[in-house]
Amino acid sequence: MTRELGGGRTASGVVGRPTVHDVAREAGVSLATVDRVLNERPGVRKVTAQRVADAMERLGYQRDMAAANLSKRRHYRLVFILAAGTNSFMHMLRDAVSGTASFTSADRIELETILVPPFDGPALAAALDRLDTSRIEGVAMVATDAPEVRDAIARLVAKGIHVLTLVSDAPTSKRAKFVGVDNVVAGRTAAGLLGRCCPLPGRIAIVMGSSLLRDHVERRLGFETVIAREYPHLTCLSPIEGRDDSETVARLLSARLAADPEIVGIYSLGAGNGGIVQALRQRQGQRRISVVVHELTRSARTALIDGTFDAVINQDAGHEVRSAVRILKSLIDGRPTFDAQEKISIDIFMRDNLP
Amino acid sequence: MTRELGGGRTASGVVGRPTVHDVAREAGVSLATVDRVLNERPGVRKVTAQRVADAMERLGYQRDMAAANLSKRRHYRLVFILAAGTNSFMHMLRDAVSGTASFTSADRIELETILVPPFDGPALAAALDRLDTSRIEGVAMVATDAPEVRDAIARLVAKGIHVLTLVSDAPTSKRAKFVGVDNVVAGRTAAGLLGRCCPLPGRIAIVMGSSLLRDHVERRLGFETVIAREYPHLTCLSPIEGRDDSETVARLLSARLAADPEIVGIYSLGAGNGGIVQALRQRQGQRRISVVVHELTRSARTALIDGTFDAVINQDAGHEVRSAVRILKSLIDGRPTFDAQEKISIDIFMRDNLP
DNA sequence: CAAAATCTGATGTACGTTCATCAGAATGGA
DNA sequence: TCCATTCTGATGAACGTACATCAGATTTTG
Repeated sequence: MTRELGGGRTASGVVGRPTVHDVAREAGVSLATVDRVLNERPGVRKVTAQRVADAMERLGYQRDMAAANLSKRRHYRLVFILAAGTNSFMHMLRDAVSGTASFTSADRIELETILVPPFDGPALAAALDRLDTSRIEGVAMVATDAPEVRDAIARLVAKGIHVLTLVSDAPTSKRAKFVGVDNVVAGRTAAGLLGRCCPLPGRIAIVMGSSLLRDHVERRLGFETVIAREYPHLTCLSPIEGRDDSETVARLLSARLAADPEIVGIYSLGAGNGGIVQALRQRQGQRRISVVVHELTRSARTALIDGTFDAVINQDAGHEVRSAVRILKSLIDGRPTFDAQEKISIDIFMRDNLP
Repeated sequence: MTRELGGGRTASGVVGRPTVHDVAREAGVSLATVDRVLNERPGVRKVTAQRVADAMERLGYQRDMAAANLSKRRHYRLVFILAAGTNSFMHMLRDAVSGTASFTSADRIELETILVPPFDGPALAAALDRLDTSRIEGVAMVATDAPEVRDAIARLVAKGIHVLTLVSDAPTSKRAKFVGVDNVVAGRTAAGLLGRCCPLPGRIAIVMGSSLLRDHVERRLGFETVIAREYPHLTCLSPIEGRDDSETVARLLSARLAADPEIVGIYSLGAGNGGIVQALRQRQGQRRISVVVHELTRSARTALIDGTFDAVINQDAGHEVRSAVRILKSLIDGRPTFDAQEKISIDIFMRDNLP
C-alpha cells in the first residue's frame, strides 16, 4: 500500500542517500581515490577502480548532481537554432525558448537562440560551424535535411557537443536524438480526419513548405498513404510548395482552386495558415471545402471557430523545448534519458476543444 | 539575433549570477543580515529588510536553490494518493508515479504512493488525516468531491502542507491547484467526435463511473451541452453508473442496449473500457454503434484497431504526475508556477494516430 | 635490490547557501 | 544618562562534491 524510496546511510550513520564518503569506506579506499574514479582522472589502477565501482553498485550510489554542479560552478549552456522569418510556428518556438529560459536559469541552465534563414542547408551548417564549442555543451536545432548540415553535426559531435534535432529531423545525421512528433503519424491522422470530413468524391490539394524539410516530407507520406488506402474516392494532387509563407501560399492555392473545381479538401502540412484562409475567402461561394492544417496559430484558431477549418493538428512548442532541455541536460550529465516520457504527442484541435 | 541570460558579478568580481555576498555588499549589510531576511528569520528592522530587498531587486538576485537545498539537507517528500482497484487508468497513474520517482530522486524529491478505496470520501479524508504532516510537504490526490475531503484538505493546508488535486478536482476545497485536463472541454470534444460519427438520428448511451467524481460530472455536462446544441438529431439517455468496473459496465450496458434498439452511439466517460467492448460483442449483429471512450487502455487500443471504437480521449498520466511534482516543488520553494506551461492537454486517438 | 615510475592517502579550499553563536552596536525607555 | 532591549556583524561549521598538492606507499623496471 505504501512505497518508499531512498536508503543507505551517510558517514555519520544517519539515514540518507550514500555519499562519496560511504563509497570510500565501503571500498576501503580514500576519498581522493573515489573522486579520481568518479571523475575519470588518471592515476588509479584498474583493480582499485573496479573495487570502487563495485562499492558504488552495492550502495546504489548516485552522484548528487546539484552538489557536483555547485562545486564545479558548472553552467549548462545550450543553444537553440531556429529558423528566422515570420512564420507563426517558429515564433511560438522562439517564445517557448525564451519562456523556458527564465525557468531553467534557476537550474544553472542558460539558453541562447540563434536564428538562421529557413530552407537553407548551407546557412544552417555555417551557423553550426560558427558556434563557440568551448563555451557550449548542447545544441538543439530545427534541422534542414541537407548533406552540409549532416557534416556540420558530425563535426560538432566529434568535439563532444551534444546535438538534438527539434521539430524537423535529419535522421541519417549523428544527432543524439530527435525531439518532435512522429510526422508520419501526423500525416496519417490528418488523412483520417480529412477523409471523414469529405464524404463525396473529389480531389485533395496539399500545401507544403519545402521538400527539404523532413517533417513536411514525412507528413505528406503518411497522409497520402492513408488516403490511398482508406479513402479511394479521394485523390491527392501534387503538392503546392508555399515556402511556409502566407502570401505565396495564398497566391498558389488561389490559382489551384480556380483551376480545379473538383477540389473537396485541403491539407496544409506546413506553415502559412493565413494564406489558406485568404485563398478560401477569395473564392466565390461554391461548395464547401474541408480543411485540415497544422499548428494552432492565431489564424488557425479563428478559422476553426468560424468553421473555415475542420481540424488543426498541433505540436506543443513548449513541450518540445522543455523536452529538448531535459534531454540535453541528461546527455551532458551522462544520465540515461527516459524516452517514453519524452515522446511528444500530437494534439488534435477542433472547434469544441480549443484551449 | 542572439539572446543571453544572466549577468551581475560575484564577490570576486568575476561575471556570474549574483550571490548573497553581492547582495550584502550592495545593501551595505552583513551576510548574516541578508540571510535573516532571505529566510524570514526575526531580528531585522523593517528598514534594513527593505534595504536588502531593494538590493536583491537591483541585482536581480535569484537564490540558488541547489545550494540552498544542499545546505539544508532538504528532501522534498511528496505523497500521491490514488484510488485502489483494478481500473486501468489508475494503474497507469500508479506506474507513472513510480516511473517518475526514479528520476526525481536525483533532485532530492521522494514520492510515496498511498492507495485508498475508490468513490469513498470518508476513506480519502481519513487517509489525509493519517498523513504524518511533519515528514511531508506536499500531497497530490485524486479527489473525491465530498465534504469530508474538503475539510481534511483544509486541515492539511492549515498545517502548511501544499495540496494538489489530480485528475479529478474538488473545486471548492482549499487545494492550491488542480492538475488535469479540463473535463468540460473533454466532454465537448467527445460530443464533437461522436456527433460526426453518428449522422443518423437516434439515442446516445452515456456510461459514467460515479456522480461523486467531479471529472465525470464535468465531462457529462460538456458532452450533453454540445450534443443538445449542435446535434439535435441525437438524444442523450440518462447515464449508466458503472462504478468504473468492467463487469458492472458490461452488465448494465448490455441490458440497456437490449432494451433500446435505437441507440446509435455510446459515450463512456469513466473507466471500464473492457466492459464496453464486451457488451458490444454480446449484441447480435445489428446496425453499427459509434463509440467514444476515455483513456487509452489496452482494451481501448485493440478496440480502436478493430474498429469497435471510433475515438479515444486520453489524458497522459505521466504528464500529469510530472506536472504535479513540478508544481508541488515550486509551491514548496515559494517560487511562482508557470501555469500556461502546466496545462494538461487532451489527446484524441483514432486508428490512424495510435502511438 | 635499488631507483624510477606509478598509485594512493591525507588534507585543504572552494562552490552558494543555511544555521548557530557571540560580541558589539544602535535604539528605546526610565 | 544608564541599562535593557532590540538589532547587526563576524565567524565558523556544515551540506556533497570537485580539484589540487604533497607525502608516502606500492608496484614496476633495470
